[in-house]
Amino acid sequence: MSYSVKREQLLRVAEDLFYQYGFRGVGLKQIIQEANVATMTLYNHFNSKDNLVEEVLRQRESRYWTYLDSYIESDADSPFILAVEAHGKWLKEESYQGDMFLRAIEDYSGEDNEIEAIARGHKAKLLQYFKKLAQAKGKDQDHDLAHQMTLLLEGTTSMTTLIGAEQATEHSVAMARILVGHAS
Amino acid sequence: MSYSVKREQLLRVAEDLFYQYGFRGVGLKQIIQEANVATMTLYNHFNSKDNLVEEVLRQRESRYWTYLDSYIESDADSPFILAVEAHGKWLKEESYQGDMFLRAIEDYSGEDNEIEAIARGHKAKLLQYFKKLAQAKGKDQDHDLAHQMTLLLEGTTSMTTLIGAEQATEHSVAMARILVGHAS
DNA sequence: TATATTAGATAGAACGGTCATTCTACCCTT
DNA sequence: AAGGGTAGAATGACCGTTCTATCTAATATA
Repeated sequence: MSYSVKREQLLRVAEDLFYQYGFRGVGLKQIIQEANVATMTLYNHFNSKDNLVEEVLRQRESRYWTYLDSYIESDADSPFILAVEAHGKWLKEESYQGDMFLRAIEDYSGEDNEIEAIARGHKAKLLQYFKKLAQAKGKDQDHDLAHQMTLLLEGTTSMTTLIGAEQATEHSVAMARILVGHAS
Repeated sequence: MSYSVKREQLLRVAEDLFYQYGFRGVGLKQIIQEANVATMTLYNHFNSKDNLVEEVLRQRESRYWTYLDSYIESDADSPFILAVEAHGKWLKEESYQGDMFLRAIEDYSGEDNEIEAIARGHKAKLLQYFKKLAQAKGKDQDHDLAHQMTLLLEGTTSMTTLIGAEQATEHSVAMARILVGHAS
């Protein structure tokens, strides 16, 4: 059986708990209990806790890109604004408290590990994504604009912890409009 | 003896380790060893690990404000740009990887605790600081501008993890100039 | 149809390690 | 002689991981 219900439950529960309490703040016991699964079932699907963290990050990254892509494709006129709005909607629905990838980079910094690599890879892809978008639009300083939009998204995520996703997104969308207007 | 060398050593070492490896990622044993101090000396100065975290945050906040204030007072013409620059210099010297206060909010969210209160208090003060600055300058949308600048600082801190403080600050200063210009 | 085999999944104990915290006993210095 | 600092052992809880033994259900054999 390549598809497993138990595995999906584990990933979903683990993502929720890791996001709320942090990777180091959640024990496998708690994950196992909330997922209604035996200890050995977890170890049957994942080699270790680190491996579970890796798969959670991969799953979340995949979900994030699906989310963003579905928004951008629908209109090609002002992709930057759409991206910022899409990110805001993602925050509203899935992120009330910080960024799981930045947190992974911080928590697992130091030793050479796959977890940090996955998280950094995601962030690099985000920047790359905006660079391509800027190039396609033929912006003069496409490089700078891509950095600006990335910084805007990161700032919005942080602000969500402080003032909520709705307010944070209102401000970042307004900022994006000004910056894009200024760059054209 | 109200002033204690050992206490200062503990706070300095704890701040460094907590920042690099996270609050949950550092054990008291490591702090004690690196600070060259006995276990009971730590417990003589701090009630618990949580209490040590609290004092570390208070110390870091105090240092941050000293840093920012010293920059802003020196010139009153464009305080927002100066603030962004000052924050960038702080990042370059003291923060290579994320924000200790946001991390505290995330790591200790849930239960009612002093740690989260201190961290949230610091962030609230930052926003308030920019609101006052905007009011003093008589900006039309002073409220929005304050939020924008706060978001900029948060974004710069996150970007520092990804591209370094120097690059991140270059971009945020450029963005600040555009936004301040647009608001006047 | 009836029995045997196989493979997963189960609950929970066991293991060795680390954690925060407390306790003990010793050593300076005055 | 006394008090504060020392090193490090003791404690009990929790961690990730492995082990054990039982249960279930589907498939293969007769």
